[in-house]
Amino acid sequence: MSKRVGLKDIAEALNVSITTVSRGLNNKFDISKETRKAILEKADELNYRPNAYAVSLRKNEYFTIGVIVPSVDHYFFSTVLKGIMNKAHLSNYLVLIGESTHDLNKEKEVIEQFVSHCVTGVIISPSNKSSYSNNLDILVKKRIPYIVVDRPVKESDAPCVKYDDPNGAFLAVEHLIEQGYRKIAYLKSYDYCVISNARFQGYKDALAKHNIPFNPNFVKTCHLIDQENQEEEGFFATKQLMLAVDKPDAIFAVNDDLAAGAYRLAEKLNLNIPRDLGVVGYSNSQISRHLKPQLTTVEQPGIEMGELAFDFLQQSIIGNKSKLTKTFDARLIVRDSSIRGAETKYKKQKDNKRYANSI
Amino acid sequence: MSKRVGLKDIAEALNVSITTVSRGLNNKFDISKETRKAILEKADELNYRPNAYAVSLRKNEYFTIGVIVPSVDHYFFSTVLKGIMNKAHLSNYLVLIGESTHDLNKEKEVIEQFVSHCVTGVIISPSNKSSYSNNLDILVKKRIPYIVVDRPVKESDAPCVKYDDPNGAFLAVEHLIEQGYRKIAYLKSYDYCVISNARFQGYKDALAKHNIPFNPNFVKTCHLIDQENQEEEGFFATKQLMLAVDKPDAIFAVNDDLAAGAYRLAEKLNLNIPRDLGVVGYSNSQISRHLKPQLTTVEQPGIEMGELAFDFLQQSIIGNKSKLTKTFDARLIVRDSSIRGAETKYKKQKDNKRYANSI
DNA sequence: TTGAAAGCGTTACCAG
DNA sequence: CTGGTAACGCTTTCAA
Repeated sequence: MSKRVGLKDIAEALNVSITTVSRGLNNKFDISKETRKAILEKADELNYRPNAYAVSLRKNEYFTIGVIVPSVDHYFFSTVLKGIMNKAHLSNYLVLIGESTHDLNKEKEVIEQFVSHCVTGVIISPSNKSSYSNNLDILVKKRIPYIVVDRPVKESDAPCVKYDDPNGAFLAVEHLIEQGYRKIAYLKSYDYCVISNARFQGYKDALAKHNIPFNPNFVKTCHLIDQENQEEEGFFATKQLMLAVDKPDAIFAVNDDLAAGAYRLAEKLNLNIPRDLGVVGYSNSQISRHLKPQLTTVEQPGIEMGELAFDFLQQSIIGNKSKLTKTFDARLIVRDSSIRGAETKYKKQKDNKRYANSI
Repeated sequence: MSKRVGLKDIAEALNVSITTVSRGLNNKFDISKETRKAILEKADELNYRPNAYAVSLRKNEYFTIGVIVPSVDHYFFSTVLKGIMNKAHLSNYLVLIGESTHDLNKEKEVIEQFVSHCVTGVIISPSNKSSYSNNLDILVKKRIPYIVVDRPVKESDAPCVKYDDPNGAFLAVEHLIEQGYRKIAYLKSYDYCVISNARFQGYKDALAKHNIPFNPNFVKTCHLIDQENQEEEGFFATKQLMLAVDKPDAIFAVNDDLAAGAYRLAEKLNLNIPRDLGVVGYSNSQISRHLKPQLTTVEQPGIEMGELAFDFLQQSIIGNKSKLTKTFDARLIVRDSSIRGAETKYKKQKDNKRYANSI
């Protein structure tokens, strides 16, 4: 294995000092045209690349940021990451990526690794369970700037790029109510899931505003282990709901994949969406446009959120002390899965006695 | 900004030498229980974290790998990245991520940054255009191990985790032929796209095997700029095809998103899939299962490919000289969009004179 | 215009 | 068991 070529190698080849080589490479003024040219040529010939570790160590300047997401192949997070990459590349930052997989210990490990690697800042979309952890304190103690994306953490006033989750849910549920649905079920995630709870709040608020009593039987917990199982979880949760005596007439799911499960169940039971069952998802993921009927869902502008998170981080790095917090306004994307009146378009059966009177 | 705490700070606080502190922290044997304990406690108290830059520089051991993909929010690549993350975390490697966005210059920049950052190895899914570049030579010259994922690069014999793309296309097209389709169109990407060309080859091979003359009018180039525009491109390409005098009776698309565009066009023209138009996509992305009818597609096991790529990289890093190359067997996932006979299930109209006789 | 030397935070070697 | 010293590759300061 050939050793890395360093300043020394160039210096020796040219019979000049290391200092001179460094100067030549860094475009300093106090150097003659010829030596500079010779140095540049030799560096090129030897395929010299500066050792960023040595440079950073010496200059005490580090140009790496760390990004932590629960899962890189999750649609929304991959989108946030994309936004971060866009900006990071422009600013010449390198991006270290870590997955927490919703595991607090792993999240902690990653943070510690990042700290060791002298990241200039961190952008983190905390694990679902993070509100019960102090993982971020590590960064606080080290005075490493960080921006939280998507998930509010405790009552913390950390710089944060959020989405108005409760309101997103509120808009979704109110929309269902306006469409005439009255028995709206909520497909949630684990109890400790901050996101799920925030949306639950919006769900309840919308019911309350319209004087619809909250029915705990209409709330089902889904076990969101990985990307693959979500649809199935949605399927089974909806199944339980629809086989009960008191059935809901609409489903509000904490994400689109769960909603897709509801579609599958509806198909199986010959329920027409949106006539027999209104469905609204969350995230505006790729599949939402491709489901039939197209799924009404809450938009989450991941790329923009990622880009803003990076901007905030940069602000924080350069010492901007103002409150770096932004909450993106919730926006409901109304499509056909929740529009009563759109039903005929997708009707497969003339009628279905069992569910026809569900309003 | 408080300075980073280092060995020196601990040493001073405890009135021992830096050497001793280093020993204590690193679990060396030649140190007394008490000093060790004191050191550990003080380190904890001061919130000490080793500076990985200094450690690496000194030990000349680097524990970072670089990953380069065209786009992090592209379904397949995010999935490859996931596989890499799985393994990297287990091996305690840090992962630097870079996007080429199919831009050779950007790809080169990223590679150079990675080299500067002393990555131990690189996993790269080259840009579409990479077969015309020498970007990988940078790594070769630096003797940095790398693994190419997904896209074969030139005639290069670089370690590689591939997918049998031509055969995937071959299976797809042969399947269509077996289902009775004869006028099969191909929705391709740019001419320089290695992937698109590999699939094109499989397409032509399948036609040849079954003595179906190749019709260049059935080949449409789509401009795949970003995630968003793909469906639209597929829509317009299919539109051109279906408005021509000599219409195809099936579409084989280079990816699922393009295929989704074909669905939209079919819906608009009231074409029944699969009866009037068979459709096969590529990638088995999330949407493929959710399209109606479900889309027949070619599987691409991104996670497994990513995991294997990391394993290969590790082999390469420890100096394993054997040929680290694996081509995943192509597998066609047959669903309803290409099964003649399944059509009634999704039929919306009794008949459609214009296209009914398209077989 | 050039070079010698110090030092970034750490570990390895050798001496005590 | 402990500590001094050199070195990793580079930049910076100071002196020539």
